[in-house]
Amino acid sequence: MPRVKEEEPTTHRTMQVVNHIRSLIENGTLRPGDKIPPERELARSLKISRASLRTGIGYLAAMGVMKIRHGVGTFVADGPPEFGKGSLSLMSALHGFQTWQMFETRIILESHVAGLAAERGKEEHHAALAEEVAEMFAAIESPTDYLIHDLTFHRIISQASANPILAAIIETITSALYDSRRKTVELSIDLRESAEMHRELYRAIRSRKPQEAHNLMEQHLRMAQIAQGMERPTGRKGSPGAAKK
Amino acid sequence: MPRVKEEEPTTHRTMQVVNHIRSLIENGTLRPGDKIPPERELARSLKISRASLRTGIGYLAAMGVMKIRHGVGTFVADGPPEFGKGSLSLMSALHGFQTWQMFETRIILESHVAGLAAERGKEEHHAALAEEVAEMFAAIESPTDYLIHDLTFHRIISQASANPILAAIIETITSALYDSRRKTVELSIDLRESAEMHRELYRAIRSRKPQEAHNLMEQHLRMAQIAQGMERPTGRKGSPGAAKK
DNA sequence: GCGGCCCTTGAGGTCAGACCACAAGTATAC
DNA sequence: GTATACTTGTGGTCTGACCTCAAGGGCCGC
Repeated sequence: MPRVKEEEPTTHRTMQVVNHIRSLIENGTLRPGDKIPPERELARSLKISRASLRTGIGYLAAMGVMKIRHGVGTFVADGPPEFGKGSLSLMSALHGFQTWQMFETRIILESHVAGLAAERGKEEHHAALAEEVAEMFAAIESPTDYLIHDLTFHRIISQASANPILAAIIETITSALYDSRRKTVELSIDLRESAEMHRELYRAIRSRKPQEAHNLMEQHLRMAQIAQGMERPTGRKGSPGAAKK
Repeated sequence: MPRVKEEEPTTHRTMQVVNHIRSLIENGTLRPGDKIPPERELARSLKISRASLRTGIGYLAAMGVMKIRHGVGTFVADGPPEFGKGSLSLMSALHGFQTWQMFETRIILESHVAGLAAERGKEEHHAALAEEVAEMFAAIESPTDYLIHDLTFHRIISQASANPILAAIIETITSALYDSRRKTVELSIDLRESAEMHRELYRAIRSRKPQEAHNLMEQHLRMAQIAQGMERPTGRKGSPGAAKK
């Protein structure tokens, strides 16, 4: 070995790319929604082949950190934070996740988030929630439109909780749940009742009643779960205990 | 458009690979820990280039579904389910996640999980927990060893909750938290007190007292959080806490 | 006989450069 | 004035050669 190896390969190229992007994000050079340089260019500046660069980019894309658009460019993810899109459904297949488990997780998280939203929500959130509730009532005849506002409503609550991590997890689970739901029937439940429920929830949050918001959300989601026939296959039948609360 | 396009590009090659693996997992051909065929071979059998295959594999690896070992082979992930290793820390940088938010999330999840474990835990879990508690007391003089059993203890509780999704999320957050923790001081808290706490928690779980287990876990984690000075920087004025620290 | 060094083999990792596919903007034809 | 066609910029894929790492097996020296 003739040559001194003053280079430090910083582990594999893939990680080299990941760390590069990471540092750019950490020092604020790259912000959500930004476009990164073209692959050929970036590869040259990092002194690695385009193939390796692409591996790294793909890695980041899989984690939901970057968003690639063919023919347009590669961007830093912007929308609501979320863990890799398909990751949860993949893991479901791999580790045998059940739908009721997703619901259970969602209920736990969203209930708490509702409580936090009641504690920390700001005026802007209250206003946004009020608006969505109004839209829901207006779209009571159109399940499709209704669904959109329903999702937005829940998303706003997540934001109001001031904990983006919880929001990201909920977002991930919700989208996974949504995937399996849309294949089945169009939610045929009573939208009017649902809208009323959301309104109550909104009031609890605006009135800063954490416990009430928590309970309402839990009740709301539990009903949604039942409506979709995704209750946990409890050993005992009726399980009055859990329902009553 | 001259030619008939009887091929259905099944979207991009990357997804083609992902879906292929996915179906292999879903129909049970591939199970955790299994080794997949060598890249060259698999690429040939899927009729795609090795480069594309690698992109797909990398994607799966990023989500924590596959584990690649240079010079050995590529395997289906086995250990405890977890979302992409670095994903959370990456998202932290990207969306400005705070450590207190991770703690908050962890507290919510683990408290509930403890409750569920008290409801659903089986004999085997009780036995395993008892063993870890014993090991903790034995390792009270060795922070390093203690930490290992501490982690295992919590992991067993996750398993006992019978909800692998919750377990996976907790695993992800815990490892992210661990990363930032090990850089700082060796946890210098009173291990004896900590061990006592774990023992109480164990007892609550074995006695099937969900509420008590929930409260103990919450209390335990809140103390851990304070011990590491990671409380939430309360917005209220009084608290010069943030500055003092 | 037995342990250690080296080579072979199998697998993933990287590279180079050509070419394909897609999206947008711009110029041209009607 | 609008619609089509060309140009350009950017990601997507292919080929095939070469590098690196990990393990196993065989040869050499003790």
